[in-house]
Amino acid sequence: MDKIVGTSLASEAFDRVVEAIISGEFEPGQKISEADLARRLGISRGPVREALHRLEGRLVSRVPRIGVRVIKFGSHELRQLFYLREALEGMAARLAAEFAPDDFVEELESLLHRDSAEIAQSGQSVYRQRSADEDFHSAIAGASNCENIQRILLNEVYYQLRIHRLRSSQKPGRADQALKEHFEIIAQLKARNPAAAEEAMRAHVRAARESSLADLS
Amino acid sequence: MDKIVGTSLASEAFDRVVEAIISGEFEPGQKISEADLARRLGISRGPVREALHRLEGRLVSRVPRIGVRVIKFGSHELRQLFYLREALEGMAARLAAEFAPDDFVEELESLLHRDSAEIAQSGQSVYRQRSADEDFHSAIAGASNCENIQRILLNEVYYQLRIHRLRSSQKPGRADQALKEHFEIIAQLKARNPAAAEEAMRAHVRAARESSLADLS
DNA sequence: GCTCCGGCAACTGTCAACAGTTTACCGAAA
DNA sequence: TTTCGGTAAACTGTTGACAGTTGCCGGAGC
Repeated sequence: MDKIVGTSLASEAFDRVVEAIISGEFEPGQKISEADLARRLGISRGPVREALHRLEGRLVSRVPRIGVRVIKFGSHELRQLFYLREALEGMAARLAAEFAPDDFVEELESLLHRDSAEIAQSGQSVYRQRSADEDFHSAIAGASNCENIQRILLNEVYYQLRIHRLRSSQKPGRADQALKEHFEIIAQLKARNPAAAEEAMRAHVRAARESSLADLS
Repeated sequence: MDKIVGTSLASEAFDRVVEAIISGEFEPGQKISEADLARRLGISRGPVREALHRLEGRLVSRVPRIGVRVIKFGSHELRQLFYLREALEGMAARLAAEFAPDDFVEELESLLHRDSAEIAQSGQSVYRQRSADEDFHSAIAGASNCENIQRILLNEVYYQLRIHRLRSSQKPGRADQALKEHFEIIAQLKARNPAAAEEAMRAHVRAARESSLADLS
């Protein structure tokens, strides 16, 4: 049985602020006041302060004696984020190909086939980011069995990525291509070829980078 | 001119705790009490609490309602840390080969030559970790011009690495080999060959990993 | 002798208040 | 009209106190 864990006001505040930033309620560059946020959430400044500290370097930047601001997310930051993704997800794919149990890989493949069918029949060309694409990458991060990499991807990279995704539309046709690349990654995972799996993932991230940067400009 | 920045009690407490953990004053697995630490530092619990939160996932692990413990660092954690290093430092080397200015690379090379001479004449075989090896890797992280990667390496990876280094001696002969590998990396940086620079760095990290794991057991 | 339960001490999570600094506004002088 | 200076409000950094929970220790019961 799973223990009920860690529901503190600070965690609650953390989740609420993340949601507010990702959803766009807090705009990039906007200053967040501890006191104001505490009043709005109906709690004291202590937990709010803690939540904002946990977001430092992830979704907000902090200047001593001034306060915290929602990070701005231009092409420069986006490019750096994709470099980080390429390195981490590439390694995650390599480790997954090497160590992930067979049933994990098979489940991932069936999940991908289901998404594929769903996209084909609904005719939507955007490969719903929230569920499909992100789940795929999260699953591989989990399959890497490397807590460090998993933590950074889930708690830092994907948060920042969602800020960008909310604010930019995807190039038509990218969805189909992304799906193909996902299948290529799966193929290399099944083949238990670590080097090829890593390279497939890195190529996929690079393609996504170029597509995103093109969308931005 | 650089502004005098961020001397808060929390930052001070953060540095002190990091030093205490890295130096071995706080042993792995040991519980750290907020109140006790605050008393010892002569400050209130607020800044201490903030400092411990910033260390979460880096040098301490935290359990709700229980407290924080210094992370334990076995072969499993060490292996994962080196996977992360391989991914991040490999990418950092790639970016450095691609974008770092020429004088930066040249300065790095002269620094390496100086270290080399120093080691040769002093006859010490351990390549003083604190200054030489770490500086080299930090410099490449800086040369990557990628704030994300730089931040993770400096604030997370190298901290954890120092915990391990303090507690294990280095295999004899590893120092010379490491120095050779460093020169190989520099050579690829000068040649402006991103792929080769990345691979050289990754090979270097892999070699360090095997050496460290051998030392541990 | 071993197990289980109750009370106590210590600790974490949270709150409200204080002190020093930054920011914004407003009026006066050039 | 613009710029400079001063004052006041707001905010961050810090502190001490309070409440609920956890873990430990000793004693009672089997």
